[in-house]
Amino acid sequence: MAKALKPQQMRTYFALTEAVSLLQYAVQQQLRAEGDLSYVQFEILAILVDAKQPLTMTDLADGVVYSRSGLTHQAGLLERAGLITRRASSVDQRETVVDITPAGAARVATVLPGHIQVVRDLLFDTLSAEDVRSLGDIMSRVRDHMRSLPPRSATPRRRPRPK
Amino acid sequence: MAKALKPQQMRTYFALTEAVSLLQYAVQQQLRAEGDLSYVQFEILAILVDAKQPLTMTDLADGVVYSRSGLTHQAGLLERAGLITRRASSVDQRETVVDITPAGAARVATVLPGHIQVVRDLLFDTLSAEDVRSLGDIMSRVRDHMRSLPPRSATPRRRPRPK
DNA sequence: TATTGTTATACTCTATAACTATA
DNA sequence: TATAGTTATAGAGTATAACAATA
Repeated sequence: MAKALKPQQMRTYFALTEAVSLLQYAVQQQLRAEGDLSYVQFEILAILVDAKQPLTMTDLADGVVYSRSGLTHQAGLLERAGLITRRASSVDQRETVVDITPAGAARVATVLPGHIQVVRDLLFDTLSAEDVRSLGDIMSRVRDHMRSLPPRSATPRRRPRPK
Repeated sequence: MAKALKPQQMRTYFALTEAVSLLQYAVQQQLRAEGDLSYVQFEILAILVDAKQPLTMTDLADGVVYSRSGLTHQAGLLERAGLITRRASSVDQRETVVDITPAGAARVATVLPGHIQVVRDLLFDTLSAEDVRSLGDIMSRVRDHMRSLPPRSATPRRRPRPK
């Protein structure tokens, strides 16, 4: 159980987290400025557009790391803004079926070009095709590894509290 | 001005953002569970430990992407918790000099092993030395590029509003 | 006047727990 | 009993604007 990361690992960890933080910050600014959307709200809309069909709240929660109540809250905001609709499922009355409205799809279409522009300017402008492939390979592997580990809810990291 | 990203770019962008989100989430859980610290609070303490000397609020704000008032708020929390001290600078009375306390250093020491463990388990476990080097090179380049672009505060992304 | 930092305030995000309704 | 989702509530984070003090 080594106590430190190797210098190369430190360098990589810091570069990764700082670069992604800056990217996230820029993307959030753009989404708010051009579409009055938080990133989570954009994600919800984008998932619905991508699915090309209505989804249940549970489906959506799987795509966004989120508590159910948080998702309910965001869905409420989006519904009030006229960007999605919610209705009870006809097959299982417990489920809520969420669909995107034309206004919701239009909102995504409004912000998407700017979103892409930010990602291109900040992330891809300095990367070669080989870099893109390599980065994609590495991060896909990391993502799959992380997904395979804990069921996301349990934080089994037990400890008697430091004091 | 192309309107879409290439499939390879999409794949890379999604893998990058999702993997880092999962990593950030896990790190935040660990810091809260083992040290009752938010990530920003941990960053502030870690910067002070690393600096090995007191820093001004402005110095700290440069290390953390943050509004001054947000930093003041967090510094107030850390001060109340006895993890840092604040006093007026003797050379320039406008400046506030922030120093870490023994308790603050101890708190960092408490959470650091778990932090490192999370990063190792989630990020580095699946990466070869070559992957680490490659990822570090790429993200360092991206980070430097992003830093060189906007002065961080101005969001010069002007537009006549979509509607 | 410009700079450093704080205060007051308000809003958003997020989660926990209790709850309803359906299966 | 278990599952899907909502509601109520509360706490944490963040930012803007006004402010005070110093340079």
